[in-house]
Amino acid sequence: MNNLKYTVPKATLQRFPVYLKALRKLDNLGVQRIMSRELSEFVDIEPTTIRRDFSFLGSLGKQGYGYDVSALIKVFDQHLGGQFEEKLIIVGAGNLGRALMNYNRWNHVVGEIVCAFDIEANKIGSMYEIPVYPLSELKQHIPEGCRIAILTVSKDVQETVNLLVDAGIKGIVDFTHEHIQVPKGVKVKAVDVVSMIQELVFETNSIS
Amino acid sequence: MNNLKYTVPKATLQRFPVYLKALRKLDNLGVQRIMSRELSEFVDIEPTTIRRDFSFLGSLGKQGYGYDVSALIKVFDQHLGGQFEEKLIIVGAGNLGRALMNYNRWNHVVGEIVCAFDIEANKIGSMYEIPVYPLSELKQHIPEGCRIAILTVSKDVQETVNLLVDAGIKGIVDFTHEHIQVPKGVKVKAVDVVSMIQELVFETNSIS
DNA sequence: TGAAGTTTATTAAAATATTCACAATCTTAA
DNA sequence: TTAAGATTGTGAATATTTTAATAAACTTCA
Repeated sequence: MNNLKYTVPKATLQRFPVYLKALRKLDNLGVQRIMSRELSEFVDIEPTTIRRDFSFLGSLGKQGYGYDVSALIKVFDQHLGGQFEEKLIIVGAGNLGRALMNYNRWNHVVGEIVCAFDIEANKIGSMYEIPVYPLSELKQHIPEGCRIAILTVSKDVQETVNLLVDAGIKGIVDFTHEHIQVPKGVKVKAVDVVSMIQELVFETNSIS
Repeated sequence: MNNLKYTVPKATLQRFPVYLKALRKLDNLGVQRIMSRELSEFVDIEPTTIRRDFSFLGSLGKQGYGYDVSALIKVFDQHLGGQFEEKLIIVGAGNLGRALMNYNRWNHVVGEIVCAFDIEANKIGSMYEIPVYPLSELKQHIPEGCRIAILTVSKDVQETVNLLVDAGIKGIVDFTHEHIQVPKGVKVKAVDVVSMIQELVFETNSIS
């Protein structure tokens, strides 16, 4: 696996999860085959863009027929890490961290949340069956092979990031409000509701 | 305001919130002026890209000097809707919805969360000083001029979206796990942790 | 079985986005 | 006040991404 013919464009990479999500929904609805034109209306991406995107993962469709939904899902799962069973950690066991622990769709999608960390002593313990350790014991408790952390702390953000990078984390899903810096080789995906609203406001304004 | 010289490229639009966030941090650190080269290291975007991006909002810098941080922040605030005092609503008062209500950075950044809605009767009431109404009373209680909704429901997702669109919502920050469909003219920003992790996994794999 | 009708995969063209390179213009320090 | 030094803003060049166009190949129904 992971022997992609050529490098996949960044733009395409960002659309893969959108496709996967849509395909899962279609699968649930009982749809067994789909054509790029149909899928296009569903995800609001041009059919030709969809076909090109898919082509980076191989020749997944059949002429005159379309794509087999469940086969597509399998391929995407494979390439998007579905089989990797990523070991994830949550850093910050506040409101948001707890809400995320309570998400029940983690397993068998990308992996599982193994444990969480927090500075504040009164949050240490176990929540929703996920153990919460003191941040000071990060290196002791971080799961073997753990590469991705979900960051929901609200204080000492950059310091915490440094600790994570030090512990070998390669990807951070960043829920903080602050701007964080990481060395080359570490990826950050910022989840900032405020920023998203700003984008929405700006786009809405630009249109009218 | 909002009389931009030309249309701002989509790619640039997505970077604006990144700049604003970084500039706020710099401002807090007491930095009063900054050059594109310095800012570049901070946000990991090429200096020339930064300058071009800024140029869409006007001639904000001075040759041989750089940019005035607080002046920049003002301009961005203006264009990113900081002055609009958006009226926001949260739809879905579950774990995540509550966590978002508890965020304390809303005010004077893009606007305020005026109220929330939920289907389940036992969640109706008031949380963190934000009133929660039954979804059936959406049209009664939706604030005047409200354009943006934050969606955190876990059931009947598409049905809820339809209600929102019907009520005049133009932008949705989507925290659900499902794929949603909206008519042209309505924008969706999906916040999907699972998708983000998938992107991270994929990127990390692509590199090695 | 074969011909008509579809739809993919892909080459080529168009549109977007990024980066280069440098003139214009500001700062700063003597 | 002026000259040296620095950095912006922007045409031009490059790179990337999207879209158009179509040949190849599959399905389906008579």
